Amino acid sequence: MRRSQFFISTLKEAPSDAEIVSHQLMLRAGLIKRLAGGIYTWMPLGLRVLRKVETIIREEMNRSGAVELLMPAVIPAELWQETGRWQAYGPELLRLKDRHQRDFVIGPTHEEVITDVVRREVKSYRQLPLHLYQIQTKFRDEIRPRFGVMRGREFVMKDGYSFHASFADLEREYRVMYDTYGRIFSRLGLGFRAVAADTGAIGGTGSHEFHVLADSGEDALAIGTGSDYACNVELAEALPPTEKRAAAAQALEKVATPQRTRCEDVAELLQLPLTRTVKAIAIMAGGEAAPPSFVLLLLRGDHILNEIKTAKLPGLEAAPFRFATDAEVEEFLGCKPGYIGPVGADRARVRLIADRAVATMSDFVCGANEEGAHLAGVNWGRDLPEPDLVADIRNVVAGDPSPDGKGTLEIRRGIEVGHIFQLRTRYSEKMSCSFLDENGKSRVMEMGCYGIGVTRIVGAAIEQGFDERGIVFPLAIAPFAVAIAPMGYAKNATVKKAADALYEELRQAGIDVLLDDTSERPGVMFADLELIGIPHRIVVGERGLAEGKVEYKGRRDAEAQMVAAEQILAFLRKRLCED
RNA sequence: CGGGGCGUAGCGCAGCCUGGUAGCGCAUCUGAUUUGGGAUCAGAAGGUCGCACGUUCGAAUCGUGUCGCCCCGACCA
Repeated sequence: MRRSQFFISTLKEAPSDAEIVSHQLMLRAGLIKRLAGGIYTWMPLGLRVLRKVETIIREEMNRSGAVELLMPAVIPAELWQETGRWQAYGPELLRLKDRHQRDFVIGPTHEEVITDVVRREVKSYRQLPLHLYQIQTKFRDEIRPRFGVMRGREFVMKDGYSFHASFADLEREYRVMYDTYGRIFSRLGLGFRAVAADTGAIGGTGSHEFHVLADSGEDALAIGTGSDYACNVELAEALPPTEKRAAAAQALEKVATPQRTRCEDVAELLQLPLTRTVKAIAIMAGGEAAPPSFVLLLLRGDHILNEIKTAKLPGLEAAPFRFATDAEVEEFLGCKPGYIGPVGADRARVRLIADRAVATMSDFVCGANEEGAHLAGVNWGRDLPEPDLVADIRNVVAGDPSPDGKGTLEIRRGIEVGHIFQLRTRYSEKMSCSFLDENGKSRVMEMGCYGIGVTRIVGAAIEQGFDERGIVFPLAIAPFAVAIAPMGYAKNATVKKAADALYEELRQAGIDVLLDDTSERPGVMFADLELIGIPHRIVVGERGLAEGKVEYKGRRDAEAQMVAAEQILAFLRKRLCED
């Protein structure tokens, strides 16, 4: 591609509303342009990157035996009503009416459509298994779109759905996809981890997320140092402490703590480590239907509540809980928030759930249920009855023992770029997607689904590859593999001839090359080529040509090197293979 | 959904407090000189100051409303 015939528009300064580096660089490099919140145009340069990502995904999906199709983005509401998701999905689902006032949705995901396709087309076990996928634009009306293409409302997704005659066959395909995803992200040149996303009934194999590791990631991951254990912090188990509860050594004592409502403040006042304090979080369980019950959750002062694990506890799993209002706290504990605690609570009305760590604490500090006061030297059994339930309700922290018993955990941040999931019969049952087995008996199909955030991958790749000059793309997804930067293209006939000849030579060799024939000043040219992240650069100048040489510089190299002009193709081929 | 902030040229910003002909840098266009790391000089084009209503002789500036965008919070006991 000749730059004069292409379209590249770069910026020196990033728009001020771009927060993270990938968003800033994508705007500066002119990969995307914002049209509305979370909605972007992919400019020609960005589209080249996106297409390369798609191509790798497509090649590996096809290689795994999946078959591509393309479903509509606009879906009749009936299908969504059939599975109940018309009601359940909430405001993220963009709904619209056609001219006949019929309801439609813009598809945020396509389980309903694919299941409808398959139930009409597939009747026999002989047609199974079947794995269909598409690469398509989705729309989710996110509460808060941000970070450019990382959390856009409109985005491109690869979504695949597999159909099976048995659970065992679903498990087989799931493993195939697990490996396929690993190959895809490796080929894309990304540093990633597959993490368990569900430890539920299916025994820990039911769902995996694929995360690109980056400090700006929105998800916290618990990663084992002594094994390949990896789990989303949302689900990672905090093991019970190994040490037993120590015997009470201190007397119960009320201490004045005016204006000290947070554990940090109380610990500071009493000159105690935060780990000796207990915080109480008041929630209302049972949802809005029945009269909700009051529950006090107890956590060590330095720990953080894990709402996902908490919501699965006995008595809380039926309906979503919510945090209690100030008035409810006063009603049940007779005290303002900030000084509440478990001691003296009316246990007929207040259910106590203690984190495993709290259950083994002794001589701890907690709110006194009296404004401006806390209790110190508190001990289970002596000062208050044992908790109604001891459970794992906190987020794991770095240094916690790994749940698999090997080593400890570290916390890394990740960007979720892929998710594989065993749907089982969740959709096939509701939509009567069935087949006749070998015995002529009708059975419901087992389903799996497999997603990759195609547009998000571009942002994630930049989060992993950038420096002070701009983007450092992996070769596999760079908009161009090689750039030729002639010095004085318009003025110097020798340079022009050499640059044109080299351009043709590389093109003939099948190398994806950009010739910067704009005659910009060298500094401008170099700055642009570095900003947009082209991995390899060749400078053709009069000085080098006089010695029969051109200059080569890799995007990550500190120094350029001179290469004989007649050897540059072989030299580049070698470089391109190394990447 | 709650809190905060911001809307002035393609991008980054000043002007607003104290109302009086809309500015700066980058980018763009013309010409000249430059040409191996974001050139220099001279000239030019580009904005109904988000939108609406109000106050006023007069509004980018003051008031009310509205729309959009961004950030933070939703872990608070």
